[in-house]
Amino acid sequence: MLDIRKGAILRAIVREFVRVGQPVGSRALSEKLGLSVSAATIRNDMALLEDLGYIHRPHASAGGVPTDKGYRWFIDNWPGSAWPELPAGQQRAINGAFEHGFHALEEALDTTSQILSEVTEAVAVVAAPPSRENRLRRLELLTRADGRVGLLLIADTGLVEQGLVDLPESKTEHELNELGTTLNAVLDGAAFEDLPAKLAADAALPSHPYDPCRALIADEIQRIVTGSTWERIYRGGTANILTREKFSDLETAGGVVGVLEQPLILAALLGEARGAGTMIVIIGQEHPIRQMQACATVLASYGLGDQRRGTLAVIGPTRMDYPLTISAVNLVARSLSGLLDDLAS
Amino acid sequence: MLDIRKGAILRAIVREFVRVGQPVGSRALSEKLGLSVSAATIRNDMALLEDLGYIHRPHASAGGVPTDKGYRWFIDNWPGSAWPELPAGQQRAINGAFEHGFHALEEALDTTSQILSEVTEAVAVVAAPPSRENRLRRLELLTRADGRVGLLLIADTGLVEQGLVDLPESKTEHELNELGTTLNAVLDGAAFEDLPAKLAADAALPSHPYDPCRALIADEIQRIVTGSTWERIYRGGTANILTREKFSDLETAGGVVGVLEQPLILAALLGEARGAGTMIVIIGQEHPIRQMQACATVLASYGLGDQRRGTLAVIGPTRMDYPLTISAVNLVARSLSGLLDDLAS
DNA sequence: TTTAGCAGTCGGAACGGGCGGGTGCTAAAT
DNA sequence: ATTTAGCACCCGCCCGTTCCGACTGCTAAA
Repeated sequence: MLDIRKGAILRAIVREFVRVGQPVGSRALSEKLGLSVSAATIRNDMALLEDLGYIHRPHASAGGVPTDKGYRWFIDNWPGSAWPELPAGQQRAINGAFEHGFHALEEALDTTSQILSEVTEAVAVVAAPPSRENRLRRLELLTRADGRVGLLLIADTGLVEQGLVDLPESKTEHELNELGTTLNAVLDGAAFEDLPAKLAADAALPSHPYDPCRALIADEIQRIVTGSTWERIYRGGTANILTREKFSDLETAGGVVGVLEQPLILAALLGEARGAGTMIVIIGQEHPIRQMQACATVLASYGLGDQRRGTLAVIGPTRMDYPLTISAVNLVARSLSGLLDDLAS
Repeated sequence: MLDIRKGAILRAIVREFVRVGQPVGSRALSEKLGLSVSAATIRNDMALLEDLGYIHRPHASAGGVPTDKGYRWFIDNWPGSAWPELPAGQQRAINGAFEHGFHALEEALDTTSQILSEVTEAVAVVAAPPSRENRLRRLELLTRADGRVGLLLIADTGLVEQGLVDLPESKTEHELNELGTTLNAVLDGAAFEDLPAKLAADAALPSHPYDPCRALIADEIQRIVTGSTWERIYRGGTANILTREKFSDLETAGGVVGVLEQPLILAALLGEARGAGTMIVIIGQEHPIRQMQACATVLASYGLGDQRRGTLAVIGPTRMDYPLTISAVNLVARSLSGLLDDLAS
């Protein structure tokens, strides 16, 4: 546990370094900042902070820059019980985007990722709730000119999954409609992931003879709901990694962008936030993926109840404005939850 | 018009500079490359090429690097009538991706952009055919728990557009179904952009009294098909801009990524390729957008017939392997057209 | 018209000194 | 015992210099 003054110094170092991006020295600390002690005293404390691993010196006679551990302390020992309110401007920006009113989930998530990236000046990533947890609102069967049948699973959130079935015998539009109606009756309101089981249970009823069409359709539904290759992920502000020049070199920036491009890796990363009810902050070395160890990630989940939660993240340099970012992520997560509620009703 | 030898020299300079990224001097040209003339001769020719603006020297005593005009000549004066075949490896990669078989358009376009970016080691951008040119396969009306009505426009390519209507009077599911059936009868097979007109024409029939529900639905359809804010654009390989280190500094790379992030700008850019039946190559300064003048862009369109064409582009450094890129874009455009044909049948 | 040879030029790496910010230590002050 | 002032020192950064190598432009001969 840190001394009160040492804590104040470490906090000041973090804040100042985040602001200017330069190692901060003892003089600057004693003069410009509110610490009314002399530079020499601060030097002593800084030596200790360095021994404890909270700050690091780029070279022997340089100011201190916070280590990952330093940032970690900064966050874990935030004074007061709550994170500060988001500045009015940013708050307006976010609320404004949500008041606009969305007509589809993907539009909402896309806009969200953009607005979040603008507010935080970092990269924002938003993952939709996993498709398999969506509830079915309607199943549609479409006749096609080539004889195949288009299959649509429409969720209550507005998500639409598509499939294609090659039926052995051609059906009339009327027959298909009828089949659709019965299937809808069986499946209505079920979670996507439960659809195969429900279909199987229904097919096993003694009153139902084996129907190859339904079996094929069941197969396709199975494929759709297990095909998790396609988690929907929305990104915003990728350019911030480069233009905000907090990232120094092309090498690391490229690594980060590379990871951001791989939906699977990203999905796994975002998945971590689903269980934990609260917000997660991953700083530098704490991150399991090497390329991301130059970054800090702020993760949160949003959504309907305990299941059906999506996640969102802001990825920026370790040298980010943590309070601001955390507050922004918080607000956006709350707003998104509300929106989802509205869309699904 | 360039001398045969001067042409050969310019071509050699382009190829060599693309390969190594360093100004290429007269000695290297005469020794390593197949030109059986002495360095001095080449020097003379290079002086001329410089006067004509085909090459440029970074400083007084340096080798030559192709100017945009040089690349332009390289492409416009390609010997032989056709671009070379794509190397077998890349060809397999592309064909492999398409053999896989896609179940939905967006999956196909996403995969396409990825594979294209891998093959060309650049950024690939694929734009779906404009939504308004899609043909309606089915219109769906969905009841919702909160009384509003979900509206789905399903295109023959599998594209689904969504809307939300707030009807004044609540309808039973049965009534909605009936309304849906009549609307489908009126609108079946029409292009999205023609839907409002068709609805208006139908509503004007003397046999039809004014129906506020249909009017509201018509409004929403109008909104959907004109809301072009949401052209679907798929990107792949953004990281290549950074990692392939052909781009030197963060500044320009950031500019390019920034442009890539703005769907509207990108859509406008891609739109240019729609009219022209053939491929378009935009090199450096030729590009209207300043940030992109560090890049070269290879554009082509694909699709069904004259209308309903999507576009795709590869964006890389001006120092790109043009023959390879052009061939790859060509092949992918052909494959995509075939796929679209298949999906829409 | 092409080639060989040579002087000239320029950029980039390597080197070195001066500058300034910042430390660590010591000794005095509280 | 803790804090402060003073001072010597350290080290990265900037800037000018030099050296080296690569390539050109020119001239004269083939």
